[in-house]
Amino acid sequence: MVEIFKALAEESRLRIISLLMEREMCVCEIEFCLKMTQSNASRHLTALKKCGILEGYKRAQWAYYRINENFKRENNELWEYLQMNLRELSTYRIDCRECDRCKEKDICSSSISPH
Amino acid sequence: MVEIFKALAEESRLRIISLLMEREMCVCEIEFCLKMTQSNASRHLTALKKCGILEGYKRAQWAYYRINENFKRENNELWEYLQMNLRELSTYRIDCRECDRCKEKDICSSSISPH
DNA sequence: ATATTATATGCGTATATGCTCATATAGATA
DNA sequence: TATCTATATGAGCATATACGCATATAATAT
Repeated sequence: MVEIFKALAEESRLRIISLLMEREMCVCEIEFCLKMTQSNASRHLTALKKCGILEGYKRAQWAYYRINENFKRENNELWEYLQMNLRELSTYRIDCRECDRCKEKDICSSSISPH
Repeated sequence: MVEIFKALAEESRLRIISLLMEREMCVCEIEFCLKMTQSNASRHLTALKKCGILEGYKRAQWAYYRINENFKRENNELWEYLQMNLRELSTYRIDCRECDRCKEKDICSSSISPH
């Protein structure tokens, strides 16, 4: 329980969770949306995964992360609270816009499979 | 929101909250129940008050703390989550026993008004 | 007035945490 | 094979946090 709160006690990680409420994302998308370094994004995602809030899988050279379904189920009230309150973060709208932009621009795979 | 999670991201502070779920307490009772130094207890209580989780008042030379009613109301789901999960802390039963003991022993006022 | 009790807080220290830079690793491409 | 791209992680540094000790403050008791 403390571990979960420790993971939630950081602005950037809350913003990451708010993005992943919308859809799963890979590290470089988080990096793009939140304007953070690659290592920073990776570390925060790893931290959120380690305490069970996120789960992840790899496809090709990308690592995708999403909210862990077990976490939602086992921490239902907390998850409800997060869903309601993360949308109230002052950065939420801007972050969502960037999230849309990086989907449009296809920032990850564009250089590999051009379409 | 981050401030609340920061306050919750500490074992001792969670134990304090779990005690205050039962009844309001003064600093020296917390100190007694959780076997921490006076300054430590006072600081943790101050931290929990600063972010709105606790409220406090003073009577005679004692400072009493309790869960802030506004916090319960404004963070309903989180509060439900805490109520359910703090009882699952491995220390919960022991801490509650100490809480009862310090009520019986009247550890605060016994030296002042002997009965 | 003086002493005692409860609480808050300054200070120094040890540890934890977050960040950047550099690098290792793995998959994809040419 | 050699070269990209995406990701993870080690090292070093700066800052934050938790702790204990000592002390200031305020209320109470003698």
